Amino acid sequence: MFKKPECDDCLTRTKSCFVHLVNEDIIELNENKVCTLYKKGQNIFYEGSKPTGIFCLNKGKIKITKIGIDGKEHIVRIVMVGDLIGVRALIGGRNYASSSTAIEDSIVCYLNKHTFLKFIIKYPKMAHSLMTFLSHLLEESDYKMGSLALKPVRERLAESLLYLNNKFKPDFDLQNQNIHQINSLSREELANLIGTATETVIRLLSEFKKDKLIAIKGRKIFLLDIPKLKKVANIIE
Amino acid sequence: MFKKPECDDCLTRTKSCFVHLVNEDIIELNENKVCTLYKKGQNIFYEGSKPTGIFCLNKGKIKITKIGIDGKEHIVRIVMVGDLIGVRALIGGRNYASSSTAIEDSIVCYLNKHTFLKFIIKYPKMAHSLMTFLSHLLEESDYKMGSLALKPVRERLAESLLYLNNKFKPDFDLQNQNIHQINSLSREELANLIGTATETVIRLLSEFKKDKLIAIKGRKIFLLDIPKLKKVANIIE
DNA sequence: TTTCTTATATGATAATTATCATAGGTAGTT
DNA sequence: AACTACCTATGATAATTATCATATAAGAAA
Repeated sequence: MFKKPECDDCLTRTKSCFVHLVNEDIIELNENKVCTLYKKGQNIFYEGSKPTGIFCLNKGKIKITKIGIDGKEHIVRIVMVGDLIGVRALIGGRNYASSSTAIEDSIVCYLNKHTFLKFIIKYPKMAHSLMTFLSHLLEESDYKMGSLALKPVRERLAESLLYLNNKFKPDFDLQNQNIHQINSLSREELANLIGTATETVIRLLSEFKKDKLIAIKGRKIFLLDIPKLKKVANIIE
Repeated sequence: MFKKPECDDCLTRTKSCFVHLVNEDIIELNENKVCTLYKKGQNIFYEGSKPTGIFCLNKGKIKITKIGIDGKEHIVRIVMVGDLIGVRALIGGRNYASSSTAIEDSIVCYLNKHTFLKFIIKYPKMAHSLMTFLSHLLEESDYKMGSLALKPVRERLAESLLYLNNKFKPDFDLQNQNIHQINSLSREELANLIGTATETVIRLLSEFKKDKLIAIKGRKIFLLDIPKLKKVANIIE
């Protein structure tokens, strides 16, 4: 079991579009939401199904995936604490175009469509937050698309390590540690994230290790030389 | 020269988020907009620059592109008549992440940020339209990303031909023609759209031609067998 | 039309990446 | 602890795709 999060003192809420709610609406949000603990590997929703509300990630990590004809998986994005899941489908009035799966034990809060839309209409600022949120998702998707189209696997892998490190940083900063570690994704998932084969990822990681860019301990990957990784990733700043 | 389009009877406007405007606001829109004719190949804005307003495509076709380190171009999407351009950057408060270039002679209307944001605040429905618009862009980007990650070039090419044919259909339907023709993109642009080399596209098109899937007349590509193309593209419906 | 430039086409070859096979580790379970 | 299942690792090989070279054709301009 797990402790159901309370909206009024939820840090996650204050980072999301629900930050604009006040007083009784926070209470309504809290009363209407349904929180669920998804164990690692469990699905939140499936590609092709119809959204009935939206999800907010309170704890853990979620992968958003598409499945190809031959059953191969592509990870569209990784969802971090505070992000909403399923906005695009609900707002766009479409079925889910991808599935979502917990890659760590995760607490996910669900809010029904009716209440969500009511809040959007009542709070214009919430609509603006959602536009901004969608804009950022689009920017990330277009960036990733560009990498897939323009960069070879080696560069994409270095890029994804840096990207994940940035995403996961808050986890470590909370513990006041200065480590750069990636451990939530298997090699296969890393491959599915950058659109290549598992063996190719493993091989390239071995090379990165030989070149002292990273260290490997089991499934854990430690980033040792971030500047050099950026060079390998062909990232200019 | 060209005739400046008038907003009040503009079909393009009624397909966009500006459909919600009424009376004096339509007049204000009309008076504030600046329309420009971009000849084929001319740029509307550049990756990295700061948006000062939004653009609406009244006539023609625009490509949205990113440039890789080595100068290679990737076409993120093709913009059709009635679509807004630059929404993501303006709403997200970011610089342009991609450039835009006319691939046909195009008339583009520009509206300054101030007036645009004023309208969004005045018309909540316009905000909702924009959310829906962003949602659709995101769905398309995620779909394209999935194709790049999961599908080999051959499938992506067949897919893009079908995609472009659907996009360009209205052009022909207006003339009551039942032809399926793609002629606005060069082979190089087709390659940049699907993330491969120009020669690879040319080779695969030759194969498609040999297999009677398409016919080729100069730069023009005619789709002869759409069902078979769908099979090649691995599209299920 | 003729010329000039650019795009398309095709072959040869190299580089990248995927697939198949198999061995060795790791972590979870009884 | 020992068993089991799965994940990581590495080699060998095949398939895909890119690059370079060059010929031909198409379209733009004089």
